[in-house]
This record gives sequence, C-alpha cells and structure tokens, in this order.
Amino acid sequence: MSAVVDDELWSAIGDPIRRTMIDLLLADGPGTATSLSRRLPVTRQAVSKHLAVLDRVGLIHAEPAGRERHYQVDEAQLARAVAQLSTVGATWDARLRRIKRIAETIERHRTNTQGG
Amino acid sequence: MSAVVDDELWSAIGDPIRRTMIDLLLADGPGTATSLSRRLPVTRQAVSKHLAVLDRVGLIHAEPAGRERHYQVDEAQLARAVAQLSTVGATWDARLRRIKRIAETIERHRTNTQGG
DNA sequence: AACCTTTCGCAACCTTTGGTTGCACTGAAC
DNA sequence: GTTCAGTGCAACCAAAGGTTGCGAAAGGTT
Repeated sequence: MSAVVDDELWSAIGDPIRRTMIDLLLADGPGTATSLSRRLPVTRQAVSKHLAVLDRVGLIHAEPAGRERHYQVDEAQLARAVAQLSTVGATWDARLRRIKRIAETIERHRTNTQGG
Repeated sequence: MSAVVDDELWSAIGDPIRRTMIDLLLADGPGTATSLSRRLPVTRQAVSKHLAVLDRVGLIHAEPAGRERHYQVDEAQLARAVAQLSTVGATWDARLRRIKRIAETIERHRTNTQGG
C-alpha cells in the first residue's frame, strides 16, 4: 500500500528549515552549524538541533575539523529519500487518475442511459 | 531556487498520519472523522484536528451530510502538492548528479596528472 | 413523544518539538 | 597567555500532536 515509507525520513525532510539546510549543503558544499545559521532565520542552536535530527536519520554526517564540525549530505541516503518522495507522489498521482477515469466512465454511462 | 514551495502544504503532507489519511480518502472515497479514526492509531479528536489542518491548506474539503461531515480530497490541490514534491525531488536529484559529475571529473583529472 | 445511539465540536490538559537565551569549554590566532 | 570564533549543554517558552471528558445535535427505536 506504499505506506511502508520511512516516517522518520519524511518528518526529517518535512520541516522547511531542514529542507532549506539540505538545499544549502547541496548548493554550497559542506558547512557548519554557524555557517548555516548565518543564512537561515534561526539561531545557531536551532540549526544545531536540526543538524542532529538530519544526522540521526542519516541524511547528513559530520566530520570534525579542528574546532569545527563540517556537515555534509549523505548522497546515497538523500537519493533514497528522493525515491520515497517520488513513490508517494506517483501513488497519489495514480489514484487521482483512476478516480478521474471512473468519474468520466460514470458520466459517460449516465449521459448514455439518460439520453440527454 | 525552488525554495518557493508552499511550506504549509509541505508540513501538511509531512505528517505521517495526515499522509495516511489522504491515502485512505483516495483509496476508499469520502470519509468522516469517525470512519477515518477507526482505521488509524489515534483518536477521533486527533483525526479531527488533522482534518482541520488539511482543510485549511485546501487539500480536502468537507461536505455536511446530516449529522456527519464527509471529507474528500480536493484533486486539483493534491495534484499541485504532488507537483511540488516532484519539484523538490528533481532539484535534489539534479544537484546530486551535478556533485557526482564534478567528483568524477576531479578524480579523472587526478589520476591523469598523477599518472596512476 | 421519549429514549437511546452515533457523530460531532469544544475545552482542559499532557508531551514532544522547534526555538530562544545564557553559560562554560575548546581550538586557533595574535 | 589572552582573545576570538565555534561548540555543546541546560533552562526555559511556545506551538503542535495527542488524550480525556463533556455537552449538543441528528437519526433511529419503541
């Protein structure tokens, strides 16, 4: 039933801040909590918590570098997430099309039997 | 930058319960808070709150029928949501491919100049 | 009509989550 | 060694998801 998707992964990318963070990490390469917070409307600590969430579900991983922690996207995991996005999208899309087809069939049948 | 997506729409479908509710409404047709709650691991009131959220962002709409309220998916809005899903997915996918390509280019260059 | 059942909406309350401020610690630079 | 930038931890707040409890309204029964 397709409902077998990773809920944790979904809720991870469901947050707009976290989605933007992934965007930034993809666009600009690895970054730190501080560097990301400078480009986001929240504090470093908030960013830090989001990074922890993304790290926990495996979408990113940290690499200590001196006093900094460089975070970067785990490409394989993100690819998996993208696949799940499109799976759900495709499922809904298919259902919508099926509903539309049924509705049209009924309509056609109605106009046929009722003659107009 | 694609970040111009409807955050409300995202957070609406970001919740696993709400995603399942949409699934159920698509699969079984219109339903009420009570009927949905019977197929979900939460109480009717929780379902009711979720329905309110989905209604507010326009993904579903209610149709009063006697003492019941029949909710059903707004197909156009859901189609829009699906489009946004695939937009974000495509963006990330493109970035991942770009990164991979660059990495491969660097690698190729390295092995060329270093001779192996 | 009176009664019971079902469905709903509202209010109070609890827990988790996203956000903030404040503080102490550490690596790097001067 | 002092100073500065980046982190982590803790306390505290507000919003969101969830629960229980209750009262109101529509529908079916007798």
